[in-house]
Amino acid sequence: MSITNVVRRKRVARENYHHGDLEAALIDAAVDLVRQTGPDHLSLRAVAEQVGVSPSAVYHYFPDKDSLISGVGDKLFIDLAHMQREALAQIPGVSARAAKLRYRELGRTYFRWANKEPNLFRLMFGGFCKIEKQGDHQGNDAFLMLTQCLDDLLNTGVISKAMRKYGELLSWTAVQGASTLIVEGHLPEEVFEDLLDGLELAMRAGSK
Amino acid sequence: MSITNVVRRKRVARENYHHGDLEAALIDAAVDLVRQTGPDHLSLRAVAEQVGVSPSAVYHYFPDKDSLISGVGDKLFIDLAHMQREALAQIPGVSARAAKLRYRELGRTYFRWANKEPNLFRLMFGGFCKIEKQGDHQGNDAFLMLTQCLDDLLNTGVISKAMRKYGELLSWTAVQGASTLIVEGHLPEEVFEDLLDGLELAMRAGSK
DNA sequence: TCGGTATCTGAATAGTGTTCAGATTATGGG
DNA sequence: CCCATAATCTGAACACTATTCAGATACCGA
Repeated sequence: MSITNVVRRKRVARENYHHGDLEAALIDAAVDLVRQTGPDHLSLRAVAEQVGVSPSAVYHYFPDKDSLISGVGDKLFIDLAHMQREALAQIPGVSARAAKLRYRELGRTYFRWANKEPNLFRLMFGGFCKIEKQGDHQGNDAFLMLTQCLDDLLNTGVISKAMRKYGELLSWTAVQGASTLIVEGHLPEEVFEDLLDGLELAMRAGSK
Repeated sequence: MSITNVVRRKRVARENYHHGDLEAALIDAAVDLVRQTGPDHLSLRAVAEQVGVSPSAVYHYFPDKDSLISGVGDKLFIDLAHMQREALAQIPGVSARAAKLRYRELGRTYFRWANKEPNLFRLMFGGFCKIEKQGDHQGNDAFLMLTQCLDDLLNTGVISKAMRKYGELLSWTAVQGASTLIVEGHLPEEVFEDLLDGLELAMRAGSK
């Protein structure tokens, strides 16, 4: 369906007929509106209007409004992973110092994403998007990056062998929780750096 | 008009009249409906109908639907703190063992609450309720309980002085994040006990 | 008992998600 | 090249929603 759309894209759009890929245009518009209004308060009709299409046209690409929102979530997870990958790429090196910086920057990128766009963060983790594979944290791009960072920390002697086992779990949950609690106003923004300090210290616990 | 007519009207009206506890009745009904439908998909009219009152009656107690939802959130936070207090009360004693059990049970209660009622958890931390005092984690009931637990752990030598400083921050964020990630299907339910193990080990890091 | 006030109703308005018959456009087969 | 067919989108309709407001009702104090 979307493949034929891409192929057809070389033919230029007619006035009333929508060029190539309406599905992506709808998601982009939805991202824009969710950022302003929040995942609740999103209007399917407003999305259609922003793209310049009738409300019923949406139903050729998404069975209902919730599926459209879920599609937005899929895109956002990809965007976040992409942003994290770029952040890591800017800190090369195999030293302990570089490994530490990468680890912290991975968490910061996650948090900055949440803090800059609270409504998009709420869409991702507020039960709006259906996760297909339950508990598929392995194979996840962001999870693999975290694993790599933790391995580097272990190999450079920054963290203990005993804590390495809990590395992904503790880091991911703490950063996720801090993002939520700060975004929702339960904790002040400044504590995030403290949390990174605490995590780094915590990961040295136990026998080497 | 006849006497019987007047009497009947009075009787019917009295049954429909709520006498000031309508506010609480509305919130209770809203809790019930949110549990089933989620914080989005809540219908103000359905809440009113469940209580047996007209939709416009709601507006005498809440300026709009969002405020009603926010009121639900306030109640849920109180309920959660109450549940945690009860959980702690069932584990008395000043030993290291008791302190550990209390610490873990505090986290478990938080997680069980989230896992048993995902939609209520989403309402609490999904941007649906307006937090009045930004970053007012001190003075919070649940926070005080956590502080007490951590002090007990320190005094019984279970955790290090160096990590005590990060105790509330690391514990709260990790448990919060784990609850979210498990509820939303990014992590399997079983890892929560692993997280408690990891937290307990982590809190021993650094100098005593 | 009366008057005022808090409480609730009924109707109306504007906006929502969703469905569906049909109009429009592009594509593939002859 | 043309035409049938499929894909794409529109317009109108339906049931439902939040919200407002004038007015009816029940309660309470004097």
